[in-house]
Amino acid sequence: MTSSAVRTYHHGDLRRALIDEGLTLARTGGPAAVTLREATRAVGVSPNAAYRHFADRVALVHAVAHEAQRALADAILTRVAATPGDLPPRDASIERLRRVGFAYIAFARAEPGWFETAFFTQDSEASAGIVTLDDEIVAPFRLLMETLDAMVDAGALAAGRRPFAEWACWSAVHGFADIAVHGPVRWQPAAVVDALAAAVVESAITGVIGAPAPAPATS
Amino acid sequence: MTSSAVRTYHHGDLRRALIDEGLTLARTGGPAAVTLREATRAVGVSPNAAYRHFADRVALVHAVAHEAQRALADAILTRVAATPGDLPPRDASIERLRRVGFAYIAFARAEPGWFETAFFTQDSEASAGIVTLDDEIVAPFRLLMETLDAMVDAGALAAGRRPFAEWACWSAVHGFADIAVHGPVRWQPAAVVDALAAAVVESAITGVIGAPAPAPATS
DNA sequence: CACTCAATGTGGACACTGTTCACATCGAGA
DNA sequence: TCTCGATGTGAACAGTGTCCACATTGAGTG
Repeated sequence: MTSSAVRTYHHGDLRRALIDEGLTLARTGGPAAVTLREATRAVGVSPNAAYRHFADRVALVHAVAHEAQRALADAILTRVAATPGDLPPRDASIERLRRVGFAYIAFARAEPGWFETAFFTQDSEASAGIVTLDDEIVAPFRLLMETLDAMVDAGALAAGRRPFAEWACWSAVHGFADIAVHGPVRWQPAAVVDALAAAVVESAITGVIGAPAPAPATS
Repeated sequence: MTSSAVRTYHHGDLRRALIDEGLTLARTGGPAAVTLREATRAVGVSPNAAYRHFADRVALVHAVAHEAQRALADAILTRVAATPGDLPPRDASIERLRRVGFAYIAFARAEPGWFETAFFTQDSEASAGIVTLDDEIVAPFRLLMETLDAMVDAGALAAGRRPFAEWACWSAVHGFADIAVHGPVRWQPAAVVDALAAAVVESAITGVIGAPAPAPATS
């Protein structure tokens, strides 16, 4: 119906078309908005056609979620790639970590629907089998791991502090992103959110790296 | 129908009964499971009766969410109250912050349905008016603020580091809780999650307080 | 005491969703 | 040329939120 191809009984690549339409729906309405009937309707196909490509509605949402994760990873990569090249290696590796965090938060704020969808979790009866961590590891998380490893190599992070650092960083940044989208922060003016985000990211880095020693208050 | 009261046309406190049933539903199925028809059916009343007490399904879920927040706050209070009394005030104030974090995470893991419900956000057409932060501030967050203020009083946290500290702490703990419930961590054995939680909380505290100075790696 | 009437609960209907069953149509390969 | 698996269709069912008109109640008023 669209483009040059004449409308035929067989669609060509319906799976791809449904995922794309799902992305459009998720963008404004989150995972709840990606509905089978709406997606098939937009593509110009009967509702049941979707069942030839996805077991469930949930299966479709998962496919869309995977794309959303990729979009998030792209956003991070872009921002990290723009790191100034004139920094000493040690500072550069820290700056890259900072950028991972900012990009993560910026993506959540700019595309809340996709962000929410990327974290959609609902086991669709099919995942009864044991799922290892490797199967599920998401692209953005892998980027964070690499960044932290690079910090160790650059001497910015003591090797002894490396374990668990990914969880501390991810938790802080993900938590703020969630709060900025769903929580009380969501009504704050953008400038305020920017300041909070900066404080959170800096605090997370301090917590992982180890901080400038505070002057202990003598009571 | 239940208890001693004979079944009458007018239900004594239907609003209360619906919220209670909503809590039961949310406990196992999250906010999506609290449905008007199911709740009214369980209470033994026609579906439309709910509309005399709630504008929307969303309004009911919000009421349930409020209760869930209170449950979370209770869990935190209980754990903080059990702080050993024989610590010096400074250490005690830090220990209390640690306990806020652990209680938050423990609640999310023990009652994932309620935890998810507590953070349910969906503006039900009614919230067109400007909502200030004070209106929306949730009980658990207030507890965190008080704990941090107490740390300043006890000399455990430099006054200059107090601003924004609540966001850094909340972000880290909330983010980990979310990941532990929805993210890749959810399939890990409980002992592993415990260790990760401890690392995240400690890192958050370090990030806020300021850490023991790391030995800078000399390349 | 009888009566009114606002509050509360009911029944029926509509639009929308996911999902299943039997059937229709295509197109690649024998 | 013909078959047959892959793909798309139609009709149907159960379940949901929500609106409408109507029924019932009980507290307060004359």
